[in-house]
Amino acid sequence: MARPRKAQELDIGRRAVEETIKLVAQRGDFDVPLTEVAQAVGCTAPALYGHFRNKCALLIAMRDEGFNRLYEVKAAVSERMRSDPFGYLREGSYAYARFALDNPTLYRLMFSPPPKLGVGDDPWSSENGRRVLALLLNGLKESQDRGYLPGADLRRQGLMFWSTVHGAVSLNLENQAMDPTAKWDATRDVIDTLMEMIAVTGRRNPLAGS
Amino acid sequence: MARPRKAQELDIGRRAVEETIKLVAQRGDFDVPLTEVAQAVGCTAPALYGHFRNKCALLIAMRDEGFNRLYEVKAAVSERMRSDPFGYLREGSYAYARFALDNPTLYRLMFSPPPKLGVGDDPWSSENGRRVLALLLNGLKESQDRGYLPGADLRRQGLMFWSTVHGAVSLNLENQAMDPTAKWDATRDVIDTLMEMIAVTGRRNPLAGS
DNA sequence: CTTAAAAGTTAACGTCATTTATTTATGGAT
DNA sequence: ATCCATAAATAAATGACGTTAACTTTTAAG
Repeated sequence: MARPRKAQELDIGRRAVEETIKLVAQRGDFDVPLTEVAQAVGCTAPALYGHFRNKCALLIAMRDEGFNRLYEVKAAVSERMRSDPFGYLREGSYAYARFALDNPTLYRLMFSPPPKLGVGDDPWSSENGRRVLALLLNGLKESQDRGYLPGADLRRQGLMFWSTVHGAVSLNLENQAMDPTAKWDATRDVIDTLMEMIAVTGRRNPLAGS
Repeated sequence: MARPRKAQELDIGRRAVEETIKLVAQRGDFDVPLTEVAQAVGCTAPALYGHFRNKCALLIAMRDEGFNRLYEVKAAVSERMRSDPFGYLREGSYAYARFALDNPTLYRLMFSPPPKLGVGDDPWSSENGRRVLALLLNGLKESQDRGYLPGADLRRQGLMFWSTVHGAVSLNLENQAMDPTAKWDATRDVIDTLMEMIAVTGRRNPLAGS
């Protein structure tokens, strides 16, 4: 047989990304054979080339989808914590860490992509990456309005903040010797340590809520 | 020809690691063909299997050598700064960042190894990794003796410290859009921000030197 | 000398990514 | 209704690599 019936008109592009994310997750490695992706989608490997220039393009699409999902998660927390910006800094970081620990391989693809992919940019230079950073900067700004980090350069603080959270996640992610709970505890502990340092800056400030 | 003369008794094991580090560096990717490694060493690909179980074993050896070199660098700085522990925290971090930015691919292999390698441990669970962490913890401890971070849990601070520096390095490393100077400036800025937060903890403390 | 182990080499195999050549449904024009 | 050009897959072919198998030759011991 060649071209299948119109019945199964299921956009291969989207399904490929979706299935690849699953396969990559269960395999724990983004080095997944294209034939397996094709099989999961329900087509043959060369068929994928009609939707992606090559395997790298598929992985890049998957990476973008990762930033999409991360943004969705963080945006939801931001919405929920609208009235408590300092609390958002903590809860947003928790959510970020949880996303990373729940999707370790996807997270690695997002932040440590193999050079093959040719994505030689900051995570925040993509649209969704930028929006994730914007959420953080906004949280910092509103926290500052309430007395934390008085006089601090927010972009500078933001990059340090992200560095710390990303670093903690990144260091704990690979460790197969830790069970999920231990990874989470260790990561949260770093976040808490960071939050405490920031909390101190607002402690003696009359504006700080806590 | 088969077995070469005893004259060229050049330990293939070490040379392979050495040459792989070079190749990986100039290629910007640790996905280097085994035949190229062999050629650089001066033998054929299958010959490498007499010294490494497989390609992963070679990469693991290379990773260990990376931790070796990182430790050497940090130990030298520690030695030089023996009288100024707080200064060591900064200079040691600078040295760490410089090592990472100078050896981006090796650093990625050390801290974001492909799961294939099966190194599912903390960086600091290897001997040299542990020693790098020990240098940091020692710097923190002596800084605390001089009035910084009063009452703080040092292991906790240490992990946050490493997370921040590693995170900053890690985020800036991939960015091919930045020239080396810009990467260095951005990374150093994060380190400086962190150091300033720590400096504050000692500012009003009579013991703190600065 | 003989010979067995050591250490390579060449040749062969298997797994993938990717390309080429074919096949067949689809939708509009006659 | 029928025919045809195009779109979209498929099957078969290619090529790069990691790895293993089957020889070959140096080395060192008896």
